[in-house]
Amino acid sequence: MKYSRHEAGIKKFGLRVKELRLQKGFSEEQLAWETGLEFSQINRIENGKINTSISNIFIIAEALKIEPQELLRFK
Amino acid sequence: MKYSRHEAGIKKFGLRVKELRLQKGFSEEQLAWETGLEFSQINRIENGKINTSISNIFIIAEALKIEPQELLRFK
DNA sequence: TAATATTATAACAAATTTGCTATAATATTT
DNA sequence: AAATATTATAGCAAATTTGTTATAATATTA
Repeated sequence: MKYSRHEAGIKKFGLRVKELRLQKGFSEEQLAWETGLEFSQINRIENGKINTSISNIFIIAEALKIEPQELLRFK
Repeated sequence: MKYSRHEAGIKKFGLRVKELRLQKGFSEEQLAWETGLEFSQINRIENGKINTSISNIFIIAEALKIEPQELLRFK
């Protein structure tokens, strides 16, 4: 059973979340509160520790008041 | 312990995958082969049964030769 | 119609994420 | 420096996804 992860994508996504969160002037804790997710989750996501779900893309996008696709827009 | 899922987003994402897959003229099985994912996974994703990972967004995007953000572009 | 391809669904163990909590490390402010 | 805020990290049980395989249902083609 080979569980495969696109590590590069996971990292890029995490950094993008961080980037957009900072643009809004949110702390990780604030984003956690806004999303209803745990602070530890936000941290793990931003640091590319976990391969989070598309569900959380929508949830984070709503908290940051941006379109979901913004979270996948890389320079 | 409340595991929360953005059901609407999950559904929309699945339909978007299906839409883009059909645009490329792929069957679910072909997409499974191209991505290296199981056919059952593709099916579960397209039908919104599971809240799949961002990793799979990158993997599916590569198989369909599109940008990841395309998978989150909704009409 | 019959044959074939495609899609839907199910069950199971293993792997991973998540919520939850706590603590350490680092940065920022007073 | 001290106090405070923010970030990083860890462990655990529970929930969910994933790979794997199999079968039924539906559509498409000969």
